[in-house]
Amino acid sequence: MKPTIKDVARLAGVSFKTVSRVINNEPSVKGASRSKVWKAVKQLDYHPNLSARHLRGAPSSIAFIYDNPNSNYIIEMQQGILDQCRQKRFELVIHPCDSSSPAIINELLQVVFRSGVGGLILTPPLSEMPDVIANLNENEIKQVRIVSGSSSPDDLSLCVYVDDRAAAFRITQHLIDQGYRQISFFCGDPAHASTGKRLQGYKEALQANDLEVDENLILPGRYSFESGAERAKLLLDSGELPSAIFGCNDEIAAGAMFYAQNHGVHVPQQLAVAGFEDNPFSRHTWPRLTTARQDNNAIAQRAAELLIALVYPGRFDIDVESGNGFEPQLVIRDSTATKSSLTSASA
Amino acid sequence: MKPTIKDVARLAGVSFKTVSRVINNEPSVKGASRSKVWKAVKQLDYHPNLSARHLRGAPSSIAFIYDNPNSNYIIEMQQGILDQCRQKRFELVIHPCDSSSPAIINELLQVVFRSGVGGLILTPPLSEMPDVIANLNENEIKQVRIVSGSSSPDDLSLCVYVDDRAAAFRITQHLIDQGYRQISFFCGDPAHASTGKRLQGYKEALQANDLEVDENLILPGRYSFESGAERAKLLLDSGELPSAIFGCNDEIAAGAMFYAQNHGVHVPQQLAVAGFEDNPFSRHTWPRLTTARQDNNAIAQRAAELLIALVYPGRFDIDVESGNGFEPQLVIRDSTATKSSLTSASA
DNA sequence: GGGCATAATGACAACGTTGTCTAAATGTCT
DNA sequence: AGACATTTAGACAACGTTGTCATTATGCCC
Repeated sequence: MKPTIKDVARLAGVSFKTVSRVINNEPSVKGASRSKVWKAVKQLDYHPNLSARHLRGAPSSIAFIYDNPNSNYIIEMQQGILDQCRQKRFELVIHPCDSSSPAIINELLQVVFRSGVGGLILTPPLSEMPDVIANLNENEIKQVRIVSGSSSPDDLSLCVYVDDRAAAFRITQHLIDQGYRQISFFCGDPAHASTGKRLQGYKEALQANDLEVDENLILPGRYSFESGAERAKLLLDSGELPSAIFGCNDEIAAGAMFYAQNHGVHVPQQLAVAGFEDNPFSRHTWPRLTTARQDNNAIAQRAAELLIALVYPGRFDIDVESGNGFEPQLVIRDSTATKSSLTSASA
Repeated sequence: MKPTIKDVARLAGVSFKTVSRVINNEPSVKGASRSKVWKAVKQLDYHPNLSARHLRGAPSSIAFIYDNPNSNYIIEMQQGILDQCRQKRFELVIHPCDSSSPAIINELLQVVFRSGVGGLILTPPLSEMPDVIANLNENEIKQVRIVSGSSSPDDLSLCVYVDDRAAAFRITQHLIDQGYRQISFFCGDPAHASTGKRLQGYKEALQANDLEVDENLILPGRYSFESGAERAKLLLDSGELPSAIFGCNDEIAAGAMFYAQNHGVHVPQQLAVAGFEDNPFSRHTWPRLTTARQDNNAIAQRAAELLIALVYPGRFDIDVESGNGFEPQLVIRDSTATKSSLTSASA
């Protein structure tokens, strides 16, 4: 069956305690023993038994906490975290939850308490709820947060940050470059910091191009298809159609496009639409949606790497300070084409 | 900290071994001791330490194996399995994989070997690969498969089956009831049994209504948006447009709808389209897609329940024979409306 | 080379559970 | 009531690891 630490010890000709020391990168082991042990480890393909480690007190797992209706985002994140866990021989506990529940803090404490995870990976909106973070810190629960921003928002915990502002700037700039001037912004859920950051990028791009920011074109909303459709209805009913709509995510953009086309407005001929997120369905809308894509796998891997380094300080030598920023990339598709580029594209 | 079995024993006034027996539903414990122990367990909110159990040899986790591009399906399944695991105090190991990899069998053996799970939950297409199943059986690896069908396809392992044939029959019947006669069927991936079952349901519905099965209207393909669009192109180019298309899943249907509308064919006025699966985006297409919805959470919960019962025979008294069949429900939306119902709906 | 600090190693217990074996309690039959 | 079978309960070891402490080897100084 599976080799144990004692099998390795026998093969290497040392005590099993020495093997333990080598495995865990502890000091005070002679170079000679060290290499003998590693050789035996490789030869037997030995991996420590996580249950035994855990039983003895050392956490051997981390938890991925999510509360997000976007299943594609979750799957990509989960995949990245799993990749990193497999590499570092950690187990992953998955915990979907409802961040609006009043008992959410207690629920998270229970996860740590019961499954004995070494720390939590938090995604928005949970990662951006100050009281949740504060409470976790009070209870000395280790965490890595994935948040919207270009740098760590605070010193409360280690963060991986996604520069939504910069990406929103690029999308807006793209719309302007395509010749669209009156650009409406459909906000997402105000509880998500990403909404604010994307709005900020949008405004900055307008200003950088000497275009006026018209507050009447900035519509509040939620991160949903329905929200996009409703806001589009508001615009259409008002009679003043802008030349483009920048939806805070793909669902909003798709909803807006849906409503507009359903009411005789052609996209992009009469109205350009851009989204954000590169949800798979954004390739399946008609026309296909211009959007911004973030590398969720890389983001998740980095978050997991940081958390594991946090759980075992000194065990892995990782620079936790730099390399935590990510920037979504522009994905140009048909929904923001100009008339000239459109004819050549639909050939 | 967490209460242990000894705390419970002390409170109940018995030896910790007796507590162990009660917890594990073993015989030969007097009713009196039994109730004393349960009372103490409740009072302390005691739950067995999974690592210790596992270390001692008893599996305390199951694995969810998936290879499926449909993230919504996976998330729903995962949620259902997690619900059941939480109830039964099992841990879940998540293992995404590539079923087309030649080393897939070895990979699955590794999962069992390394993480010590008690069994596997397999989804299509893996659950329908005879050589994979046979190999798992040879290695005495417990499994529950989620498959397409109306009864267990074989005696190789316990299955949860989804009656795609019946649901496809209903969708086809709905199209016929709406007045559509020339119905084209766009097949999904031939490796998935669901494709065959859905095709069968389609044919049976036609026959039940004395309509001829026209093999020229049955187009092979894959489970993708692109496949649907390509097949729609074939039909349009041929010049013989049917009155309706039944896509083997929502992506195919959406792709077909996309292409048709992109080329001046109005849905559903000139062409009705129905899908299968109730992917969230099917509510966001234009028009919204008629489809069939299966209760993935319930299906997954049942699969997990069966597997856990299999891992611990006799521990939980569950009837593993009945209640394993599920039938997707018809979801009627705009893409299959008749002209009359359409005008009233779009008001 | 003796004395001493320090580096390197090993023996042992402990984590919380379950399997095995043994002992005590209870029931049943003559 | 005594003999025996059976039910119920407990003592102990074991799972594979790491922390603590004790021991041995090594290096250094005078």
